[in-house]
Amino acid sequence: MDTDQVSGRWDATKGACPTRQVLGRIGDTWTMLVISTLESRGTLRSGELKAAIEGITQKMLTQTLRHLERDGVVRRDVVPTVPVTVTYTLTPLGVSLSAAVATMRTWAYTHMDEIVAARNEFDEGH
Amino acid sequence: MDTDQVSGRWDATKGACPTRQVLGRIGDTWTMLVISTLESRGTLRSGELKAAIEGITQKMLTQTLRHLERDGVVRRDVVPTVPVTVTYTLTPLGVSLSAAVATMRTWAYTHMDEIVAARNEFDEGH
DNA sequence: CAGGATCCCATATGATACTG
DNA sequence: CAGTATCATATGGGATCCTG
Repeated sequence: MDTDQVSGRWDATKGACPTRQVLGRIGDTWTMLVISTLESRGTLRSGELKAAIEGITQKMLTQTLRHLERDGVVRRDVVPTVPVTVTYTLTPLGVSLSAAVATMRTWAYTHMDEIVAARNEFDEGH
Repeated sequence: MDTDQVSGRWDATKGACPTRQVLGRIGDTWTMLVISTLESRGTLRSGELKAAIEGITQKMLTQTLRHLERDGVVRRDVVPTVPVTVTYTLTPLGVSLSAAVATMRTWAYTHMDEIVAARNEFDEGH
């Protein structure tokens, strides 16, 4: 089995199927939110992103942005003002990804009612 | 802020925006894999699912299936044979979701190369 | 202001053994 | 075979303080 030798935990970003690596990243709690925010509001500064994404902490925001930057989904620009200004922008790759994410969001909106209904029914019977 | 009072941890399945609830569920490590498997192979028994999804444990499979069943994405059928036979099938809601998931998978396949290239470049410079 | 460094806990998840 | 219960552990993520 493809488990991490040290932790014994299965790493969703590994595995033979390359798709999993990407899906694992997308599955991160904040990734979709950051991408969606940058998609709808364009280039943003770190502070603006933090304010726009309810509940995200500085740590998680930075971490998520680093991942996305590494994957070539987000571009980080530093303007040497005082204090320094840092902005984040979706790359072309990021834009194409945001389209896929939008599909998921749309699906979610469209079917929320059905899901809520199903949950209520399920919770009743059990 | 919308944090869990006890754990202090932010719950991605809560929050005002209903979309997050769904995205949070989709973001689970195994959810997409289970949905994709059921989509491509049709109705399956528990054991078949476990064999098809490399790396999943009995526990995680059951847990994921329960979530999906609750959300009305998967239907669980029990045939009272001895020993009991349990099968899982995507509901119409699940089928529509699998389409959205397929979009993500397609995107992942299409852009894997770019992502890998971006990672290599990023890792070099830093 | 951007973000790095710490400390710390709850939870996610693996492993294993058990029940009907 | 399907599923549950239990134990152990690493990781995710919050809260804070610190620096250029």
